[in-house]
Amino acid sequence: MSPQGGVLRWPSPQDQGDGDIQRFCTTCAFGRVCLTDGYDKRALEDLHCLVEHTAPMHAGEEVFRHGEPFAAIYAVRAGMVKTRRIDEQGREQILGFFLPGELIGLNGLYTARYPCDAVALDTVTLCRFSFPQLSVLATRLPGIQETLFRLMSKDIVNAALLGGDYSADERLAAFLLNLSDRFAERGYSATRLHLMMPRSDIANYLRLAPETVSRVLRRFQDDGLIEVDKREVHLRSPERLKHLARCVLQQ
Amino acid sequence: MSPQGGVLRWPSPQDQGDGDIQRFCTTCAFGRVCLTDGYDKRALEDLHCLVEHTAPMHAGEEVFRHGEPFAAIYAVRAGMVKTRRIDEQGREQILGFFLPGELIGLNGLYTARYPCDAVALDTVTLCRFSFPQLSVLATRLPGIQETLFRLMSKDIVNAALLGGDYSADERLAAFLLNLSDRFAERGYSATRLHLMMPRSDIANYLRLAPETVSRVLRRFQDDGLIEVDKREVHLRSPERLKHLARCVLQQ
DNA sequence: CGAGATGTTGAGACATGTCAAAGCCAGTGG
DNA sequence: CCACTGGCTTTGACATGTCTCAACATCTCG
Repeated sequence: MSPQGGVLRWPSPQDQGDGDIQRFCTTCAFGRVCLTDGYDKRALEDLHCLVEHTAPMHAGEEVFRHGEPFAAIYAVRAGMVKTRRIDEQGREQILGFFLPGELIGLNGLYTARYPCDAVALDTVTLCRFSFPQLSVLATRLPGIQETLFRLMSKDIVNAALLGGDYSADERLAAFLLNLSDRFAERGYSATRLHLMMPRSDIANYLRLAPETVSRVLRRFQDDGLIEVDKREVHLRSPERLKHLARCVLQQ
Repeated sequence: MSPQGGVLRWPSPQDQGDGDIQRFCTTCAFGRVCLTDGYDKRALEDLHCLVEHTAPMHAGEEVFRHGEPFAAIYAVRAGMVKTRRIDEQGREQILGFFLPGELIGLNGLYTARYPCDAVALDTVTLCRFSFPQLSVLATRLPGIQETLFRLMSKDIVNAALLGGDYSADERLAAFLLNLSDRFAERGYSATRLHLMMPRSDIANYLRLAPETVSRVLRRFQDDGLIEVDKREVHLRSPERLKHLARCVLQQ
């Protein structure tokens, strides 16, 4: 999973050729499609042509909005994105946070409209994949089809996890460990996390009150599990956190 | 959506040719693939050959178990199936109930193992689709690929709904209306529901205590929203139920 | 009829939410 | 540099929805 030189990667018209982009593609959800040999070269080129790099978006800007026709899925290249649903009474419900390499928008397929908003949490750049083109390509390139199937399957499993009925402690421990794993996969520290989002977003995502998140973090700190400074969290005892979260994480 | 004579349907070695099977295929999640013209006839025949009808299973028997290698997805033909996860502490978490025509097992793709058990709630028969064969076929028959994409996308959206933080009233109202819709699609009454599952399963699915389900049903009855007799529920005021559930159902 | 599920009801406990106030920090403008 | 503003976070006191526990009612089926 670590960045390696010399492997195949996604070129694109805007590609500056710097190492940063190369590292991105090796950790992207689609990366393995490109990095695997043995596929039809022409189809692969088609995939590369199909990707559009978007201009940077700033915190608060929307990648897509609830109700818009579903036209494309996006891979985060840099920054962090949250997806949210606003219900009838105007209450926000956060569905997920997405790191570089992760894919958003697949849930729009079912109704052919996006069922949620996607909002940049800081400065964000994206790869845009036109879905009609991508699905045509998927019929020619089995690796893409399989990747899409697997990613959607993963989303189903993830969504079910949050649906379980767990205590505030279990939820928060699982949240921290999940972020830790995902940061680690991307080459960041697994024990020193920077939470980009406000407490209120974490709380909302976990279906808790912001005050509860604050209190649980404090208790975790008092118990020596973590150290919190503003939005920096240091996991002092991942093992004990794992034990707390074992039911949620299912292992 | 109503059963019609004379349309294409899925034949199979075990097919007895009675009207029941014909009705099934028109409401099956995959039905539209077969009922639509214009596809490659050979591929269509392949799809038909790929389906296996399973022998009837009895209440409590397992279609697949958590941890088993993912090999196939199943469409329910008759009866009702529940899927559940057992966590580290042995607590059951019900993920869904599945009616005839609905598909189970797609969530096994991600890890190549089923992440949950599927259990028959009464006498159940199924169509089994070998997934490796199906995905090969999907590259040849775009309709199948699209259907699979859409079904998985639907599962993501559904899973997210239950994840929201809603009151017991909202959850139960949404549950009843959801069942009502799904029964209606299958030609059953939309207002007189037969709940196949015990209260404890409903409660577990909605992340409530069985006692809470019991109490809310009683209150709904006292308020004239429904009439409950054992596992028979008569929706007396679907409108008021919809109003209660509007946030969950997002419309 | 009796035994074991399943379902209902009540009383009390508890986790989490709500409300209100105060602290903290970053940025702005004087 | 300071005071001010506004967002975010923390903390405390209190309210409440849902759970837990226990008893009882009901149904199913041998």
